[in-house]
Amino acid sequence: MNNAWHKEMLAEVKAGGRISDQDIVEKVRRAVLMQRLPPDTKLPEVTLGEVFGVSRSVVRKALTRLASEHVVDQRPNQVARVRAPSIEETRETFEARRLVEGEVAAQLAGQLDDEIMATLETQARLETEAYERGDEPARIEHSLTIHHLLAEHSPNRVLGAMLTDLVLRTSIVIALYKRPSLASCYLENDHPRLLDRLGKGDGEASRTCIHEHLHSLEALLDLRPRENSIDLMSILGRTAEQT
Amino acid sequence: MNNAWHKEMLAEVKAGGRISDQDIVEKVRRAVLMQRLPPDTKLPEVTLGEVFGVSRSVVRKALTRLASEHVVDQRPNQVARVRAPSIEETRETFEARRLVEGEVAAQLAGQLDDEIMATLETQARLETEAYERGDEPARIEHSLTIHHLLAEHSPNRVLGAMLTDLVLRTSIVIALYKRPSLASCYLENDHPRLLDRLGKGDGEASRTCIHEHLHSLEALLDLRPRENSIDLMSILGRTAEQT
DNA sequence: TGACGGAAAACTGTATACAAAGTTGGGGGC
DNA sequence: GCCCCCAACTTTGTATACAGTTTTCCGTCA
Repeated sequence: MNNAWHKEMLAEVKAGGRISDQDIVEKVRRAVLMQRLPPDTKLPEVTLGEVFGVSRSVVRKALTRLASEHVVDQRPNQVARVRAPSIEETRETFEARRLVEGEVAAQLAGQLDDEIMATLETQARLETEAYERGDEPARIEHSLTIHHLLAEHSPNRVLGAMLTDLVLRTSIVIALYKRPSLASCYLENDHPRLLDRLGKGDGEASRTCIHEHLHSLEALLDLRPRENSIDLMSILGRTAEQT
Repeated sequence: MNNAWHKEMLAEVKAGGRISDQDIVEKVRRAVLMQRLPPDTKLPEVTLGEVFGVSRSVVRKALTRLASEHVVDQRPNQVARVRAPSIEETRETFEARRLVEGEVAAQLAGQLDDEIMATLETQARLETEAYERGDEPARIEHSLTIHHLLAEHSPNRVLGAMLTDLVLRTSIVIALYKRPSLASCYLENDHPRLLDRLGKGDGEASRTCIHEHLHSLEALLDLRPRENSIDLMSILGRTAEQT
């Protein structure tokens, strides 16, 4: 699994009280998001049970939920693993999110009350500050909060729930495919500009803004096809021929 | 639960072989879709277990999955019930489906190979025939097949999966809110027209066609606010004051 | 008669035991 | 030296027991 995370969780559980399946879902999801649990990490039921101090029953329920959230891969008779979405799926997830979040933003434009707008602006400011002091985890946290707030306040709850799922999934693939040379996926001004257009009540401008934001984000990733296990196979095959 | 369905399932299980959690998911989902299990029907774990000849462990997993599909409502310490989406949620589901299926159709236009187009046209013809002979279950079956085929062949698998979910959810609410006076929610020509536009490769016309189709469908429902338990509460409250 | 209270029944939550399937590593054959 | 096969080990699948919660129903009291 991941030994550091392992220990950290153990300590946290000892300190806190009882743990429910939903707690496990949230802790694992967060660990995946924060790259504490990299893709393909095995998540055996007994191990997780020991970490959280519960039996397999609870862990199993949590894993089933995580699988339906696309965070974990659960195959019959095999250990659950942290899911590693393909490059193909990454592109498709971004496209789906552009469609859904664009629509949500368009509907939300001019409909957000002052209190929520203020919260959004605070988060945008905190994101910038976190970026400037190089605190990437905090930056991600604030960036996610902005998008989650949009999803949460969508007048259409069905679309809102879909957006929440898509935000999670894009976050995972960003962590996975971020160009290693980049310290951060921060896009200066994108969030403030979006908030400005939302505040002015311009639905179509807000939609466009979301589209551009997500295209820019996607462009920060390295989505070139790469040597995967299949390619490795063929290479090994050729080496064998050369011998 | 539902006694007729109950017995039918018992017979089916005795005839067939082993039953997995996924089988239960499919059978319950289908029963809900076909209105064999009306909204709010209680689904106790032991009863389902007896019906399908498995223990609660398997049933619990199935119920968790059904809950994540929005077919069933699972609250802590309470029996699972067939979900009854509100009128509000019904409208939102239709809106979400228009957005997603419109996009899928636009992407699919001109991209479907002859074999799939032929299958789609067969289903459309079978739907009409089923309608003409008054076989509503068969009509629904063929109609659903058309939309599921679109979802399945969407070049964007993420959008496709979202569409599959939305088709299921709209089917459930159609069953729930269909005007009782209507024998069927059949819309003559809608499906053939869509297939024609898909075949011609006109993406935007296909999207429009989907939008119109779903608006027409929604219009066949009775989504007027009704006396529900909350209204009943307030009435009882006022009666109490009057006394 | 109707409302309240409490015991019994029904049901879910969790842990655990056993069965079945998958994984791994070592020894023998080529 | 390499591959294959088999046995031990690991891990998941399913059933079941018991604890805790909710619901139901009946008897009592105003």
